[in-house]
Amino acid sequence: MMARPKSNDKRRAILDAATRVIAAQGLSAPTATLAREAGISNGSLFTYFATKSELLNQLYVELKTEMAAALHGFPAEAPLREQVLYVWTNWMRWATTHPDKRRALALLAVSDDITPETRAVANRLMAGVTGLMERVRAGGPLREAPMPFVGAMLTSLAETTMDFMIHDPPNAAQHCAVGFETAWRAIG
Amino acid sequence: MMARPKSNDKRRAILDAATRVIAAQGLSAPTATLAREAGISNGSLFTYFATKSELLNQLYVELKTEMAAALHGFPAEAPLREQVLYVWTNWMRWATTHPDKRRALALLAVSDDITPETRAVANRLMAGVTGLMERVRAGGPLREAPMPFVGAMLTSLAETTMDFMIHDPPNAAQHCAVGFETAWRAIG
Amino acid sequence: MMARPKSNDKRRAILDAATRVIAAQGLSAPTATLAREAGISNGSLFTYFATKSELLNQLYVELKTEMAAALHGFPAEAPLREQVLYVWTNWMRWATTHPDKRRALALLAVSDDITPETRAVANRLMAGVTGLMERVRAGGPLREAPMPFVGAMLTSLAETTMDFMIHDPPNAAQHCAVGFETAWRAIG
Amino acid sequence: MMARPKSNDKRRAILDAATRVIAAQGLSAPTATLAREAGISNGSLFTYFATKSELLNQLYVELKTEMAAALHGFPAEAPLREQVLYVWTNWMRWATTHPDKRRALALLAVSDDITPETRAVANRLMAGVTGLMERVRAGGPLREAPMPFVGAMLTSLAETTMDFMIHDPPNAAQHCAVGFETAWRAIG
DNA sequence: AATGAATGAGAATTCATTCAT
DNA sequence: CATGAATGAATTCTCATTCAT
Repeated sequence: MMARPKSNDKRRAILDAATRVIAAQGLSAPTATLAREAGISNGSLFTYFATKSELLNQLYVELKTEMAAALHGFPAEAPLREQVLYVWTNWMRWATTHPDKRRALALLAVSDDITPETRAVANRLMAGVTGLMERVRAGGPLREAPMPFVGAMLTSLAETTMDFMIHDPPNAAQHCAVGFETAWRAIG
Repeated sequence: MMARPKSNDKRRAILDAATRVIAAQGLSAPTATLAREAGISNGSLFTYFATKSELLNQLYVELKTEMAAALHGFPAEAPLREQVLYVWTNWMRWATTHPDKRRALALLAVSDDITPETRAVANRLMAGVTGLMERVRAGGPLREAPMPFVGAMLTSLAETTMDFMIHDPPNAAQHCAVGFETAWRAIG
Repeated sequence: MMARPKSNDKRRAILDAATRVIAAQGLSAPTATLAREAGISNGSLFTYFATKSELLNQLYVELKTEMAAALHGFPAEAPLREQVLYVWTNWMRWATTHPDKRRALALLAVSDDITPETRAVANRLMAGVTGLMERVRAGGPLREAPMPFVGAMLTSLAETTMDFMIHDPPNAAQHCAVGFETAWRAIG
Repeated sequence: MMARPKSNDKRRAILDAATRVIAAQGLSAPTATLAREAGISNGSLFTYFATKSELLNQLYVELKTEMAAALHGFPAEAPLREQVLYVWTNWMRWATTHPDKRRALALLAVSDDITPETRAVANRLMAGVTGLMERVRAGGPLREAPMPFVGAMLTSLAETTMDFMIHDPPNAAQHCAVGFETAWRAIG
């Protein structure tokens, strides 16, 4: 009758468990482990996600959604640099506050299991930020470059900065600031 | 008394096959597939590499060695910018000329199978370039930042640029140039 | 909520199959053969026994338990010789009635897969008989010898007698009786 | 041209290595290990023994031959008890002096690889002792029992005694003596 | 729906034996 | 003959997915 089974709680539990387990063990973690960690039976997992691959795709979207949410709400009136700084800071905060989610997301991003459709959906989630980036690009040195290129360059600098913040917490604030300045020089 | 000496050709064949297969199917490609692709039997693979993990570690070093070789030979007298441009260009050329190697290397770089020892060895291969980067950093805006951070930022921009070059060959030259300018602004 | 409960029948089927197959082919019999013989799939065997080694250990305990059960119930009031004769006779009867179990048990007893813990458990099963042996020893020529030595000597005579009974059924009763007299002379 | 290849030294080296390795690792020790331990190449092993099974069979005969040699030379004039004691003592000495050989022999004795033909050959080696045993039997309580039965009973007591001597060296002499008295009571 | 046992197609290795050198 | 690489069948164990309860 219903495509979506009843308990959304369980769906969440599975996705949360998957985030934790994948962060710790990688994408090859057995579905049985995910189920156990979620407190359900291994069979039940497949009433919520038809295949492991589908679970991964949905998790990718969920995590990206959450991450995107953390970036939005930037002050549209402020100078561009302020806006980007706001996004950058929130991004870094989200990543360092949720290192498991960050790691799972990074693993998923390079997985062959993630379909092009899923990637398209995920990208759309960043639309708001993409709009901001668009404005940044238009007024900066990369105004001739294609938008995806600019976005990817920024993202790669952000990811790298996150890694340093996560692995070197004492200097996290420092890394965050330097990372931003670097990124701003690159594309701002 | 040498019987059939352990053929270097065969070792190469395995590593080459692994590069291809891993680029296409990922690190979880069965050893049997690697063997078949290398034109040897199942069991023979293990006379050349005791475990799959060892094969991956050696492949990582091989690929990194090759990549590093492609970057070196930059003109030590020229202005720093020239030197970096030289490295950048060669790097991009190597990556776009050998997309399989590039992809395999990228997958290996994030694999849990690669040991810290192997990573240390691989890093030492880049010593020459690291020296150049050191000089760049010292004279640029990142002079206060730790060297690994600067290296990682540059690398991430390079990787991103490569991806665009590989997936959009018509504009490869363009991407290459824009990527370099962006990187130079960021850290030069 | 019990789904398919882990069937005790199936566990038994595996152990029985293992007994038969091991008696016929030795301890190196493939797990796949045990599974086939038990009428289950390859993989199912491992839901009942995590490893082949664990299966062997449990089988050892099962067989020893059964054997020990066959020995007990000797008449505590009767003269020692009567009691021992009772044990001896039951022992021989069990062995000749279940030659597969006997052979499997003999193979397991000398296997490196059987852990010290398992051996300890198995020995405890013979406690009642050991008590009897203790009384026999105390009143006989071996009263100065350590108990394990006496037990081992008796066991070895019993094992030998069994072999003859099994391989020469027509004279089994004869072997049984002569074996007992010999053993009683040795330690009674 | 020649059934037997040249170097008897190598044959010996292989058999000696096999004794050591099998004592330590069991009969499933790889032929490659035996070869390495013997200081030859794995391929060479098969010019001396066509199959692993043949190697095991020959080793069994060799060890049994050596053991039999250690038992012989008993004083034919002395009283039977003296003669048996002589045999028993030499047997124990050989076993405790060469625990590897003893263990390898014990493992081989229960192996399925040993053919009936080999067993027949091995038994013939004990002919001298068997003759002595025959005389013992004829004058003792087992005069009605078949000779193989008597021999097996004695052997089992001897094996058990050896085990205790080997695993409890401080009391080896004690075990040896008690074992003999027990055996003599049983069959003398 | 939920459960967890059942399934069976792999996966990485191992190893006796063969064969090119 | 010696060598040791080559072979490929065999082995234990894993895991996504299905299905009986």
